[in-house]
Amino acid sequence: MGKTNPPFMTGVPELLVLRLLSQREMYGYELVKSVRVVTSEAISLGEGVIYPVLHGLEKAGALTAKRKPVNGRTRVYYEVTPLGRERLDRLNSDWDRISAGVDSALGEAGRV
Amino acid sequence: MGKTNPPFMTGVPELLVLRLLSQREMYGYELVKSVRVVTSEAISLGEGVIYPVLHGLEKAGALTAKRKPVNGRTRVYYEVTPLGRERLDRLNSDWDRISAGVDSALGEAGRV
DNA sequence: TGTACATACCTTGAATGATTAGGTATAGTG
DNA sequence: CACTATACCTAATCATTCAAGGTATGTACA
Repeated sequence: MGKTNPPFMTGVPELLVLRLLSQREMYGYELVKSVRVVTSEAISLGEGVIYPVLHGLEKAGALTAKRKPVNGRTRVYYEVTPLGRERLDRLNSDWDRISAGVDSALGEAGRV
Repeated sequence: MGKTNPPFMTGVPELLVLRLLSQREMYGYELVKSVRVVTSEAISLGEGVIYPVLHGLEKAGALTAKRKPVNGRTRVYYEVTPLGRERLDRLNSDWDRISAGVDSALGEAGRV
């Protein structure tokens, strides 16, 4: 079935989820749409990616969940904990380091 | 044991190896050092990463290997094939897309 | 002579984590 | 009544990075 861990995606879902939730609480289905928007359609994460990430982060204490019934449907809103902020900080600096390193390597000797 | 699939590293070794070899042929041990240099020490790949990548790319037809004895030691020099160039192009545009997407997401609402 | 380090190749094992493809159920629209 | 959007979820796959080992030669220095 399908590709797994496609190039450069490892850690990206977690980073994006934490980043978005650090701005305001959101629910899973909302995150799926938001990721597309804030990445300018460059990255699209399915529900099969988002929900496991959400559950993993909650288990790790990086997020807290609260269920809210809205229009008869149930939404699960997630909020970032202080621990989650630390995790986001770490991911942010990891991202900065790696992407700077790669860009530096690609830049060497000029690139189109 | 140690960590596996650390954040944001998936695909990076392959991209860097192909990129470096696209500039000139090199051997494995040399690549290990070069990666550190061209990424400004931001990324360091051990031999346990480089050699499997090299073998995988050769098997995939992206590289060709030729053994050269130098000072009594044997070096295995790798060269990028046309197929490898295509692969590099694909990885490059993948990288551009993902990193632009992430940066766009992180940039939203200002970041420090 | 011994000993340490750099060079140069390699493999194994483990763990991780994204993806596809399913599945459930309700609300709204034609 | 059918179809789409909303909203949640899990299972199975499998590719990939990494640490930690291993082999062997050359070089420097006491």
